[in-house]
Amino acid sequence: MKYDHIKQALYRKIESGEWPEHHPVSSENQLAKDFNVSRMTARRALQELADEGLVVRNRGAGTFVAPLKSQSALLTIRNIADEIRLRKHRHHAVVQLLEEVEAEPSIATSLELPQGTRVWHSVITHFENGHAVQVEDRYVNPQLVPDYLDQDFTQATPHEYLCEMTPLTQASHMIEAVLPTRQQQIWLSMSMPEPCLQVQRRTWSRDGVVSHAVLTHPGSRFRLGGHMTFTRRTPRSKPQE
Amino acid sequence: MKYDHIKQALYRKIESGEWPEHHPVSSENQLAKDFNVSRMTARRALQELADEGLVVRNRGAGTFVAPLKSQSALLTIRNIADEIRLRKHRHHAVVQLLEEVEAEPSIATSLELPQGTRVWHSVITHFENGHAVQVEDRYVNPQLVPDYLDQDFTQATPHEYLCEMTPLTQASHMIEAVLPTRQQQIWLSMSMPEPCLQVQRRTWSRDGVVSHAVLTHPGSRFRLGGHMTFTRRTPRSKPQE
DNA sequence: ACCATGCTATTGTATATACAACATGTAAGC
DNA sequence: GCTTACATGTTGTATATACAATAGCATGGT
Repeated sequence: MKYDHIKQALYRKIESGEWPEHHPVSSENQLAKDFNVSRMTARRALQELADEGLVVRNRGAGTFVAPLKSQSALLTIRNIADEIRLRKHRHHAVVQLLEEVEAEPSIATSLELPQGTRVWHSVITHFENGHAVQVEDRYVNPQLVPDYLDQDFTQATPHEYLCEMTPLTQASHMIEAVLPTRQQQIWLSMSMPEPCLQVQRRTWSRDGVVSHAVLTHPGSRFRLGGHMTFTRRTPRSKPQE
Repeated sequence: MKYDHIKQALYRKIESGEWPEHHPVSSENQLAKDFNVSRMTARRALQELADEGLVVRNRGAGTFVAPLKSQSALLTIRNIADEIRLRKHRHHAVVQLLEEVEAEPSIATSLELPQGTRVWHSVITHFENGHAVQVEDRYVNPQLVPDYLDQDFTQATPHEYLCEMTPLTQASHMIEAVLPTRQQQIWLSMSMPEPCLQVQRRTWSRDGVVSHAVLTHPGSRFRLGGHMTFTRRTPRSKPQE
């Protein structure tokens, strides 16, 4: 594969630091001559490096090593049941509440519904090998998911159900450390209050906000792991909008 | 742009759900005929959709709508100083400790150094508009960053300094909720113990582990925000390896 | 000094062609 | 029935060519 050969060569120059940020990269024609390939092949190598964010291309000007974007890392948030099964542990869930309630103002706002709308509400405790590791307190938009209350959430988690029912398009997360409320302590079978990692998640479908969930995990039994590779500051062209 | 026209058309089919997961996509030749373009142009449209993860291509078999990958989200972890400046707030830092110490066994292991090696150690409190929002307790590999102790970390944060000095290649993070130690409470000017969000970060350069940092944030004054878009289950070809 | 013009290098788009590598279904042979 | 061989369709790689769009520089006119 000739184009890959060129990519590797450029890769080495950039990763070794021999070519620092903004250093010009040989042009398509130059690479074609140097590696004895056609311009289209050289072009492909540069194009793929640009897609990967290692270089920035500029019509009329040339190709340059992309500036480092050091200050951001990506962390993966998984579905709790998946995470537990991934560890080859046993997962089971207990449905503490599954009801229709009048949305509090903050919840109504979060779901982008009028004040006082009645919404679905569920509270489910998730267990890993018999220990409570998450209480999932969730409010759901009844217009988008009418049959929510009829589900058996000991089988599939609400998140899995929502993924199936509506084409989820986006989600936002917020993580903080809190002390659990008395009620949360009960749901988590905690005898003493201990710091908890709390994830707030809002999910969207094309038609609006689907759900607002508060996931509370005892600090002693839950960690959020992540891994990151430093990337470069290329504006990845968004697929659409 | 003809190739973009084709992309848009396919995009609509997929996003609307008209073509569900695993549904076959017209072949390059078919698209070329349908849109009255050359195969190379049709190919580009399919290739870019594959790069974006919307379709999966299979030599000899065809192109298919990619399966949804619902259960993972990406969270962004930023440098604290950047985050504060992004909010247009005032950031300043106080160096509590900057010293050479003998690495404890766990630290030595984490830095992949022999037991008992002497390493650099710094403790810095970060303030946002005068309020302590993070205490950064960091151990640094002295072989990779010999001049660490001579820096003025009230100007540039250690993370920024390390990014400049060594080409950081990877990092791993772990997040948990904890109660701060008495010493951490002092560094954070906390009168009462309150739950803290603790991020443990290890950073690598090509030559090994550069640093191990424990970042502790008072739960009442810190949140980790993230945003996610649901993607599809395409194995993005890693740049190298 | 300043501005306009045009030249050149570079990347972007589009096409035509050839062959390689692979998957899958079909037909032939046993 | 089973396996093998082949034909066909598909994606992957590589090349040659043409023209468009842009950036940057140089030249020359005012």
